[in-house]
Amino acid sequence: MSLKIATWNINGIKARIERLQDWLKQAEPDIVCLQEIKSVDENFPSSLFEDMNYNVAVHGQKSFNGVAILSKLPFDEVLPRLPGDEADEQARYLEAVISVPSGALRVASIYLPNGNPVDTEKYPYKLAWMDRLTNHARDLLGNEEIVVLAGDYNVIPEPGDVHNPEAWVGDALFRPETAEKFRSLVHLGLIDALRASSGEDGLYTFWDYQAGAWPKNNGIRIDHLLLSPEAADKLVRCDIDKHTRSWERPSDHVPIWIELDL
DNA sequence: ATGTCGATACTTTATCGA
Repeated sequence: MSLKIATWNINGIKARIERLQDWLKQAEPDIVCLQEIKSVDENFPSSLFEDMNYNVAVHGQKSFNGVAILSKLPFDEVLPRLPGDEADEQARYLEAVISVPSGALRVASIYLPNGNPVDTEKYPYKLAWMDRLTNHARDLLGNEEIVVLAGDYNVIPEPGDVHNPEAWVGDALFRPETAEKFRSLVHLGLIDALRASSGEDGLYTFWDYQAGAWPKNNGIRIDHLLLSPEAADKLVRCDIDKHTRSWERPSDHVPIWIELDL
């Protein structure tokens, strides 16, 4: 069984309903992790996606953040919130377990904190959130399952993942401490799906709305699918749906997806 | 040189977050 699993920060479900539906029809993903839905659960248009034969799991929040998962296959389990801080109210993590022929597939939709400006409480919150994610990933890897941690990590892993590195020096997405924590996560034994399929530089998933970033290809790679070894063994392909950035009223992010042979 | 977008509220413009 071949499964296509995608992640896309849509920057507001209300503003992106039509774009998302168009892309679903065109790309036909089996599982989609969405970030920045910027909607409470009750206002998420689940029925539109149910009509397209998706099961829908939502962990929303008013105005900001919010994550969701759409899946053609039913959910065995749905787990909102990243463990490690009961006081954290921000809707940035949703995990689902789905039965596949080779066993259980665990998929997470991640919206890692941006962390800017770095001289505010936002940056330590980001770093602490990354520590929590690393701790949780360590637990998951111990179960030797097929795990896909997909989402907007707000992390530029390497200088080759940014068009103009000088412009990002000091930014929360590119600070050495940020890259170091991302490496600690990956070094638990996760595989960056895009890097497993291409060593090419200049593959981006985000272009800012400002200053003509898209026509200048002034992009960054911050949306990632990190795979457990059991998932990486099944990896067939990883690609970026860059064309969606040139659509009318686009998200500033584009979908990135993998195909797994399960 | 500048350049944007989406959601919200004591709304028709300002503010915040990205």
